[in-house]
Amino acid sequence: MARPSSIKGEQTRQRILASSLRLFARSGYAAVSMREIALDVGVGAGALYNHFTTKQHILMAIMEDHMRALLSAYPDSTKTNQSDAHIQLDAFVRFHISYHVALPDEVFLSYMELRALEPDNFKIIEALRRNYEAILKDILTLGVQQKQMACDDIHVSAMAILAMLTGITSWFRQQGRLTRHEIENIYVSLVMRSVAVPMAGQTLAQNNEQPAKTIPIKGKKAHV
Amino acid sequence: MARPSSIKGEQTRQRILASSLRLFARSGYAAVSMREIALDVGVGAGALYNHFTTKQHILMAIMEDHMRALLSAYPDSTKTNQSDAHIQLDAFVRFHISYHVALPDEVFLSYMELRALEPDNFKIIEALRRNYEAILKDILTLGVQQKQMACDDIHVSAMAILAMLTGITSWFRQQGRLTRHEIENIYVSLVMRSVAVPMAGQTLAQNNEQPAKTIPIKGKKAHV
Amino acid sequence: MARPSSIKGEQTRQRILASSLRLFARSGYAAVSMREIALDVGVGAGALYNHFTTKQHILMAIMEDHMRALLSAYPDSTKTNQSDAHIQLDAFVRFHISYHVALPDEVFLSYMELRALEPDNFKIIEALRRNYEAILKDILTLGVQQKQMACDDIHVSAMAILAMLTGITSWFRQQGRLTRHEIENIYVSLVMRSVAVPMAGQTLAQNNEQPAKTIPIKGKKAHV
Amino acid sequence: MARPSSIKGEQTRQRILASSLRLFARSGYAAVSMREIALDVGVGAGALYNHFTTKQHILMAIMEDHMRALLSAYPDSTKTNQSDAHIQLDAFVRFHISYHVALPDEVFLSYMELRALEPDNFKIIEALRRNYEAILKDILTLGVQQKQMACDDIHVSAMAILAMLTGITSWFRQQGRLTRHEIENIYVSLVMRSVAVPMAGQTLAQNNEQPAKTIPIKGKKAHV
DNA sequence: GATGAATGAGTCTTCATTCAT
DNA sequence: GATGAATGAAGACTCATTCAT
Repeated sequence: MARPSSIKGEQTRQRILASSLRLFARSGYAAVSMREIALDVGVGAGALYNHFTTKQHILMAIMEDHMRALLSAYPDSTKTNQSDAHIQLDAFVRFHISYHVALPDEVFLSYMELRALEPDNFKIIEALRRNYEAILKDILTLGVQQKQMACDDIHVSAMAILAMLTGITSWFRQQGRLTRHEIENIYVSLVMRSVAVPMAGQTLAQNNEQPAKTIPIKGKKAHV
Repeated sequence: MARPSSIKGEQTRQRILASSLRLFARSGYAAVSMREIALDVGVGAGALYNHFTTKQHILMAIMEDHMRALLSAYPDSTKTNQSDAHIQLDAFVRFHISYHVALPDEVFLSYMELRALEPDNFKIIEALRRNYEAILKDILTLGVQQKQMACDDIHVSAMAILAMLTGITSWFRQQGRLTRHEIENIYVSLVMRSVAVPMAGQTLAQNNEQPAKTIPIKGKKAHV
Repeated sequence: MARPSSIKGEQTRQRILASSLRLFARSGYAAVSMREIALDVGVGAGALYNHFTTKQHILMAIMEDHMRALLSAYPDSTKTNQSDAHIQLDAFVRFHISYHVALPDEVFLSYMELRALEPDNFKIIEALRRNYEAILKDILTLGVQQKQMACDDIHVSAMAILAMLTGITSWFRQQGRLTRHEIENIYVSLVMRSVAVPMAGQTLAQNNEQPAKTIPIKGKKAHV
Repeated sequence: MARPSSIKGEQTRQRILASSLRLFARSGYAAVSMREIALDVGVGAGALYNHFTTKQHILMAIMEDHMRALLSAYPDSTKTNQSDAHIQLDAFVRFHISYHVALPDEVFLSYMELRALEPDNFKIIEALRRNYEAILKDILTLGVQQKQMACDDIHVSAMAILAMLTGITSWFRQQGRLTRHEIENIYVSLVMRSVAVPMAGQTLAQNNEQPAKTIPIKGKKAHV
C-alpha cells in the first residue's frame, strides 16, 4: 500500500510529500486534512493511500527524509582534515544557516511537529536530532580542549546556539533586507563571540550561585 | 454569553483557561477538542460556551493575557533610571529567562499557535509581540550609541538573541542539571559576548560575499 | 458518552436498539451503516454516539440484553418442584419456542452475528449461551438417569434439539398456516420421540454399508 | 470479462472462488473486501475483475455451484429402485450429513448469505434450495403413505429435520470427540424416532395449561 | 491476464456548536 | 451556570470498481 514503484506512482508520491510539507508547515499537522492535501496534489483523497498508509506516515516520511538528508549533507570536517575548532564552528554555522534557510519548511516542520509524532516515530527522529546536535557539541568540546573557546556548559551552549541559528527561519525571507550571506556573517560573528575566550580585563557574567548581586561591568548593582 | 461575573462563574472561567493552556501547549490548538477541555475542567462540553463563545476565543484569551502580562511585568528600566545598556541587557536577559521559565506553557503556546489565530486576532498579538521585541532593540540601539556594544544589525541581533533565549523553554526542566540561576548566568554570558565590542586585534567573522575559503582566525582577513 | 439518564435520552437509546436490531437482523451487522440506523431512528448520525460509543457496542447491548433476558425468563423447573424429566422437557420446548417465536430478530441476530463480536465480547456471549444449553443438557441427563429417555450422547442431542427448535424462526411467520401452539405441539412430539426409549422390536436406524453395523437400540450404549 | 478460458486464467478463477468461500464463510460477505480476497489469492485487486464482474458475482458463483453440486450428488433413490421410506430416510440423513460435514463452508455460506443476494439471484438459489427440500418431503410423504412414519405436518417436519441436520456444521469439528460416522448414527436415530409411529400407550407431549390439550398421536392427521 | 494508481462514494467516528431543560 | 442530547459538517480511512500500461 505504500512505496509505489512505477514512474507515475513515484511522481505522485513526491507531489504528496511536497504538498504535505507546505501545508503542514503553514497550518500544522493536526490542522491539515487529507482532503486538503489531496486537493493540493490534484487527486482524490483516497489516492493518497496508494502511497502512504496513514497521515502519520506522511509526516514521518517528511521528517525522517529531512533529518537523514541534513546529516548526510554535513561536510564532515574530520574527512577534510580540518582540526581547528574555530574553522569547524565557522563552517558549521554557515552550513546550518545555508541548509536551514534553503529548506525552511522542512526545518520548521521538524521542529514544530515533534509532538505530533507517535511515540515510536518520535524516538527515531529524536535519535537523528541528537546525532546532529552532537556535531556541534563535538566542535565546542574540541574548542574548549584547544583553549580556543570558553564554554560554561557545552550542552547548554550547544542548545543555545542551535536555537539561535534555527530561529532564523522564523523571520528570514528570501528577497528580504539581508542576503543569506550577510546573515551568515552576522551569525558567525554572534556565535564566535558567544564562545570567545574573554580577553584579560574583559569580565562578562559570573554569577555562580545566587541572585546576581553584582553585575559584570563596573560593579554596578543590577536588578533581579 | 462570555465574561460571567459570579464567583463560581469566574472560577470556572479560570479553570477553562488553565486546562486549555495545558492541553493546547501539549498537543496543539488544532489537536485539542472542546470535549477534552471540558473533561479536563470537569464540566460538560456545553458549559464551556457560558464562558467563551468559541474555541478561538479561548486561545485568544490565553495569548492576549500572556502578552499583556509579559509586557507589564517588565521592570521598565527607564522608570528605574537605569541608563547603562549593559546593565539593561543583563536585566532583560534575566527577566526574560525567569519569566519564560516560570511560564513555559504560555510562552510556548504564544509562539507555536500564532498560525492558529484568525487574522484579526493575529494582528493584535503581533503588535504586542513587537512591543516586547522593541524593548530589546532599544537596549541594543542604546548600547551601540554608547559604543558599549557591537551589532552588525540591530533587528537581526535582537531576533537572534530572543530565539536563543526563548529556546531555553524547549529543553529546560525544573529539577534538571542546572538551576535557573546557572542558566541565567550562562545566557547572560553568551549574550553579552555576542554583542561585545571586539578587542583590538580580535577580528571575528567577516565574510561579505563569498563561500568561506579560509576561516577568520588570527586576525587574518578571510573570504572577501 | 453512553448510557444516558434523562427520559428523552433513554427513549432515544431504546429506539436505537430497536432500529439496530431490525436492521442487523435483516441485513447483517456488517452491512448496516450507522447512518442507516440513525435514519431509521430519526436522528443525525452523530447523535448515536451520545448513547453508544461504538457500532460494536450496539450489537453487544442487543445480544447481551437478549441472552440475559432469555436466561431470566426461563421458569426454572427446580423452583417449581418439577422433577419429572418429560414434563421438564415439554416445558423447555414450549418455552424455547414461545420465546424464540416471539423474538425472532433477537434470536436470529444472536446466532448469526457471533462472528461480528470482538473477542472479549464473544467470550461473554458464549458463556451466556452455554448457560442456556446447560438447561437442556441437565434435563436430558435427568431423563437418562430416570431411564425415561434414551440419549446416545447428551451433548450432541442437546445441540441437535436446539438447532431444530431454533431453526423454527427461519421459516415461521406469525399469521402463517400454523399457530404457535400447533407448532409447539408438533415440536414437542418430534423432540419427545427423538429421545424416546425405543420399544422392543422397533428398529430405527439402518446403516447398510458402513462401519456401525448395529444401531444403538435396546438400551445399549453406542460409540461415544 | 468473465469466464476466462486459458489454463492459468481458470486456475486463478478457482483460487478466487476458494479464497472467497473461506473468507465469506469466516467473516460474512459484507465484511470481506475485494482487496482481502485479492490478498488471499495473491493477486492485485484489479485482477479479480478479469474473472468476475462483481463481488456479488463471486458470491453467486459459489452458491449456485454448491447447490447444483449438492443436487446432483444426491444418489437419487428412484434410480436405485429403493422404495422403502425408512431406508430412503436413512440414506438421506447420511448423505446430508456427509456432504455437509465435508463442505461446511459452502453449506454455511449458502445458508447465511442468502440475504446478501440481489433479488434475482436470490430467486435462483431459493428455487434450488426448494428442490433439495423436496427430496426430504417426498420421503416423508412416502413414509406416511406407507404408514411407516408419523408426521403431524410434512413441511414442518422436513424443515425441522433439515435444521437439525444442518445445525451439525455449527459445532462439528473434524478430529473432534465423535467421528462423522458416530454422528451419522446418532442423527439417524434421532430422526428416525422423530417420525416413528408411536407405539400404543406411549404418550409423548404433555401440555398442561394451553389450548392443545391432546396431542395428535395415534396416527391422526393434524393440521395440514 | 495482471498491475497498481485512480476514483468517488461510502465507512465509522469526532468535531464545534446549539439549546431545551 | 450547567447538563446532555442533538446537529451537520468534517475527520481519517476503506470500498468496489475502472483502466492505462
